[in-house]
Amino acid sequence: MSIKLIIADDHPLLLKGLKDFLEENKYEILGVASNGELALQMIEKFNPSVAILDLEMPKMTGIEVAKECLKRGIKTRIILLTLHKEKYIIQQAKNLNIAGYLLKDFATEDLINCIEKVNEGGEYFSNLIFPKEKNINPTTAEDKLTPSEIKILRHIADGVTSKEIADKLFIAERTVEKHRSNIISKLRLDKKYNSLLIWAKNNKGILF
Amino acid sequence: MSIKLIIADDHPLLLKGLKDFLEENKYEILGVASNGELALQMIEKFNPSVAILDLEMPKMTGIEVAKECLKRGIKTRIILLTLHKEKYIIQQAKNLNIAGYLLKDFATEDLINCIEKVNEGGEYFSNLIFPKEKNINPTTAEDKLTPSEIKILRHIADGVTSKEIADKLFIAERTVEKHRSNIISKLRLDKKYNSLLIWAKNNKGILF
DNA sequence: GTGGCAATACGTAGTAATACGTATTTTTTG
DNA sequence: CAAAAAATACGTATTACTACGTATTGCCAC
Repeated sequence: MSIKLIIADDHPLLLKGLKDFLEENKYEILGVASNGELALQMIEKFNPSVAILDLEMPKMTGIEVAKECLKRGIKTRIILLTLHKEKYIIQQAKNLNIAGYLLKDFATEDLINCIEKVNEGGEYFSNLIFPKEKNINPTTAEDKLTPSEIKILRHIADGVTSKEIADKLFIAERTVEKHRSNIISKLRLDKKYNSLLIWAKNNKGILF
Repeated sequence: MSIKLIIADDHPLLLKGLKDFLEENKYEILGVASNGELALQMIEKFNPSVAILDLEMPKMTGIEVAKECLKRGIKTRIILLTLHKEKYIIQQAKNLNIAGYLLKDFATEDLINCIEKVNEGGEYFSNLIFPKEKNINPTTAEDKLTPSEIKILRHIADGVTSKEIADKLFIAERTVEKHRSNIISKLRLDKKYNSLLIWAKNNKGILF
């Protein structure tokens, strides 16, 4: 009996490649979605074992879909595909009951291993993020970003200056700077100008 | 008689999706390469009408392949696929006899139109870069980046400070800053701190 | 109610990036 | 060879970012 899947990605050819590949490997594709909203609808309708979702999609991100599934008590196991090599995501992913995480340049064997593992109820996080030689502990509580910090980060990711953020949020510029400093410490970024901006832009899709 | 193609991309599923899609549309795929070097070998071996190359691939970039084809007098028409929405590329592309340019999130109809146009000897540049309402003139001569400017940009893209760049190149820090200022003017970047760093990082693959 | 954490805001200080210029020297092109 | 372009370097000035701190208030959980 084959594993039943929903797949979602906004890139048509990647979606096609994924669908064809999975079908060739005897998986059953119940639905193919090009945006997050459609993906959620299909997950509800078809109740697949596993959903493979791109992180950044129009209408709803992969994570937003996962969030909504959790909220509605949907049992489908979720695998996220993304460009992000970021340990911080694990914190988010675990909280949202996301079972698998693959970088978008994965090898096809990784994909198969991930689906099989996740379908059995386990978890699978790409080796490209978590090399075996490193400590795989998730981000500790003291590194957890606060709601205000995340809000500031979103603005930073939009290329807004600290002064402008302060004006928007009706707080002091110095407060924004303090938040920035705290965030840099928590994320352990390089002590370079622009580290935070680069991080924020690279991780824009997971700031929620 | 179908158009004969070579396709190259380091992403296996995208490659698969692309290959399947093209074959379904009656194109003949002579070869499928996962890196630039292999792509070049296949172009030489099979002499396709059109080669569809990802810009950023291991071993040789799509542009490096194009360069080498030009050097060897290979007549294959080249289409580049990339993430970059950057007018500056046209300057480079034209110099290298690249006939087509598509953003990686293209619609499939765009791809077909591009192949057909390019195969007839024309050029096709994605509408997503060059909206119809805007002036499509290529970068003017006065906006052309000089060799020194490009060298500086490469370092900037690596996250190196002006002072560090100056040390590496045995020039004054003030000279680096002047170059930066000139580059910002030429590229008409936003007058914001970090515009140049963001641009450099986003366009790292085309700095040559 | 109490303690811990988050949010807010300030102090002092340094520096990297950018602007708008001028000028000289070197290299390239016609 | 002469002119133009590129490379180099400096002047003056501003500001956005970051560090390393202190402190108060507000909010939340127990």
